[in-house]
Amino acid sequence: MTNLPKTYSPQEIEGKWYQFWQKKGYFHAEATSDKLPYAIVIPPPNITGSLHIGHALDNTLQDCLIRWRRMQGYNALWMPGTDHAGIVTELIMERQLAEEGTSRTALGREKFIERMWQWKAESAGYIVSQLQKIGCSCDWERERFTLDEGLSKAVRTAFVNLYNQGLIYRDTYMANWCPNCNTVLSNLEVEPIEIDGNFYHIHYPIKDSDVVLEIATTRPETMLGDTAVAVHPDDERYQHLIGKTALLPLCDREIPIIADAYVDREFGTGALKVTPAHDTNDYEIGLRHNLEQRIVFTRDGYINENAPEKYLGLSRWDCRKHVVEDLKDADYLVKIVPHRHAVGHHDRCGMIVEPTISLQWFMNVRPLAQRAIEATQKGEVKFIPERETARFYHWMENIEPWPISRQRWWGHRLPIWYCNACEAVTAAMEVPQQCECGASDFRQEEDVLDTWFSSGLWPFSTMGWPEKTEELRTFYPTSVLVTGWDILFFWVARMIMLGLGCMDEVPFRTVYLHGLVADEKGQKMSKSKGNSIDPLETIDTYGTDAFRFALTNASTPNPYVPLLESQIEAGRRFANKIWNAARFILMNLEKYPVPEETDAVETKQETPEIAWMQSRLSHTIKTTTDALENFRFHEVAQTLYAFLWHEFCDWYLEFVKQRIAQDKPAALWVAADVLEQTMRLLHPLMPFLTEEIWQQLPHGGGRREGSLTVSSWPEPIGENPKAEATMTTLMEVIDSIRSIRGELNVPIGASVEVHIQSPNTEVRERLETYLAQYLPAFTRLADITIAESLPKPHASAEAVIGELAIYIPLADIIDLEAEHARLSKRHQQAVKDVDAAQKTLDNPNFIQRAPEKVVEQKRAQLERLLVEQEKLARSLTMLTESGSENGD
RNA sequence: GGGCGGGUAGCUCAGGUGGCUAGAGCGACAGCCUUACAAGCUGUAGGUCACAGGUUCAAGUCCUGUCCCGCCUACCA
Repeated sequence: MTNLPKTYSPQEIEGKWYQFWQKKGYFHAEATSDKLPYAIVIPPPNITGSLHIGHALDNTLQDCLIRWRRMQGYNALWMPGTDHAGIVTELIMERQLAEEGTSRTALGREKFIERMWQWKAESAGYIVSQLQKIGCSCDWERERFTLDEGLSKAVRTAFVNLYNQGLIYRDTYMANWCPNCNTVLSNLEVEPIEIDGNFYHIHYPIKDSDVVLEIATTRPETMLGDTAVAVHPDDERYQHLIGKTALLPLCDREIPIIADAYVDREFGTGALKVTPAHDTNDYEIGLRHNLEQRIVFTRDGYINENAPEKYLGLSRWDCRKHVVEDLKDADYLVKIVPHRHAVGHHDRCGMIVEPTISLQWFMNVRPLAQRAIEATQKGEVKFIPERETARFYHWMENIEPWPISRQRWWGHRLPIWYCNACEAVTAAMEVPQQCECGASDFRQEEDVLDTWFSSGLWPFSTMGWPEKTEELRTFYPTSVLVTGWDILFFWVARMIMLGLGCMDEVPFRTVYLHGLVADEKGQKMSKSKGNSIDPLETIDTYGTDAFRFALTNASTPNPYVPLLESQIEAGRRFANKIWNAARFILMNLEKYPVPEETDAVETKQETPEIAWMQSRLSHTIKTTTDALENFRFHEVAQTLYAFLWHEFCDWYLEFVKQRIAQDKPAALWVAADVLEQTMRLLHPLMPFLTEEIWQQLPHGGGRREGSLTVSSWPEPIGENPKAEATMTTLMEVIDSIRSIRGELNVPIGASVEVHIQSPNTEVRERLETYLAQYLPAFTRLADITIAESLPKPHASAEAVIGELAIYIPLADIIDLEAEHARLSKRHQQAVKDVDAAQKTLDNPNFIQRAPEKVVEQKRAQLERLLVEQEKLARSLTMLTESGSENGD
């Protein structure tokens, strides 16, 4: 006796199956296999902690693709690993250290790195176990880490190659600087945030005159570093001042008034204070006019000795207060106007960045960006959704040099060596033996690389590059990259560029950029906002499969995909529904085992419900496969949900009950077969539940393979329109009878008689053959009469389906008023529909111009509607008459 | 300033190249513990598809404009 519990309990089976799959090695892909390769590299999660909702979505979708392709017979590789994640990880460690009462600097570089590795050893395993918990079928034997030996070698190789090509260089340049993290940042790491600030209008006196020039600034403290005032060359207001000298308030310095077309005459006062050392645009102006770059901030954001002594050591904000006070006191301050504007913040620590001039390593990405654009135009890479292509082009076309050095410790140290004797620079894999100057004493560059440099190599560094490995030959370029659109520039673009630069080939053929998980208000879920769903809690409550189903079901093509608790709940109910359907089938198979050595499909009799079910399954296989091919995960989930619940459970299993009652088990065997195939279709979305059920189901004469994971993807056997038409009629009749019973409140226990009239012989035959067999399961009936024409029995309820009419005599229980209301509602609808169809057909242009097929459909529709309308009208009249009779 | 996405049922969303009577889940209402499932079953209600024009035989779908919402991007100090 099958002893399955009534309720599905995910906790009891999930761990079991994951271990089973792992032990059997199903997730491992051999580079030497002669199957067609299909490869995905995981976006390596940071080692910083726990799996968040974004990972859950991203990895569920990847797992769906990998499992599906594996079942299709591909040599499917999902390459896993983790990212050292540079600055973020350091920041978290620094917080830990602070709690311990120490600090990064107190520890020193070596000790700090040691601590980081210790921590990595613990936390990387944690994130991996979480990926396993959501069912990821990664090839764990191949797990990589961006800082491990092989990948570090790849990083050094890439760096040296690019250096030798002249694409990596050192330069003194203005770049974003984080005073908190003490490092330079790329533009991407700076997040502009709108804040409420002020416009400070300040008078700059003109030397040797009574005239003052009014400038406006949002950052008055930077005036300590001003080395000019700029106006537009054609600005008539200021023509007479160009070439004159202004006296910089508070500083006792003289600065020139210059003309530069950059200045916007309309904005502010049309006069711009120029601080070449602390503003990106001013820096450019400074270069054009050969202005002094006067640095007045220290690297950690305090006033230095280049400013008047009284401000020395103040923070940027304190200095602003003092400067404004002093300007006011000295009568230079004209006014303060509130002004909302965007200020750059470091995306990792939140500190306001300070544009700063420093000596940094840069990568000239333009040539590679150009190649990336061309490769994309040639179709070597495809973006899905397509709209992302435009974003990609726009970014690539306007790309700027990438500052790749970071003044941090956790990461790949640049393979740059300085000769201690002559300061000559060498890029090399190892310490050079000897310098050209004859010395042999070198020191390595202290800086580490931007963490995205190593992630940019991920698709080939994980496969053993720079060695010419079998993996690279087989799996590169990979098939598809799956990630959120928010890291298109950070990561995807760089992988494409570096792939072209190092491998001379794009790293993947397709980029699928999914939406970001949002809450019910459309706000992106994030820990900092506190609106996030915790994947692990969710899994504990609802089960992994329910969660995965909800994620795929929510995954529409939109940039933000709201995930509601109720959707996860729906996933759980779905899992439970499937569980119980399986339970029903398994319980009945005990009484009616599938005959040994025989294919269940072959033992079937061609009853309409079996033919219908197989037709619907075929359709479902086709739709599901098509949706997966096009990354329409939402459609996959919807299709399987609707099929399994509303066609398989609601209808087919009810037919099966009837057949069992008739001692005809073929329909049951087909149910087992259909469920088996559907478990295969659903496996990519809900791997655990489907495996559990699949293992228990008979597999058509012992065709069982070791696991659903490595079974085959179902093939459609073709649809059967005739069977579908037959069943549609039957189901419509059943629906109508149920509807009448429901709306007229016919008591549950009351058996009713049904009279059906139809002029169509074929329809009558179908109904006569099958209706009696099916109906009892769906609605309680005493007797059925089917005839070509029938008088409507007295005091009966009626339903009309085209030319077919259903009468249910309800003499004792009918509520004539209710029936009248019911019929007139349907009549009104029919009139409306007839009018609309009539109007279309009355239009001669429609007949002339619309395709034949559409016109035919419309005619048929109208005909059917007219019959319905007439019948309903007649019945209404009769009802009114009999009503008055009854009223006697 | 430019660009992109969105506005469809009370809520969250589907509606590839225009063509049956615009769908789902959740929620609501009514009735059912029907022997797989009350995490269930049956029935019902609920939409001028943001607004205004246009193209078309035909528009939720295509075009133009307007209004909201969100995002990306830009050197407006």
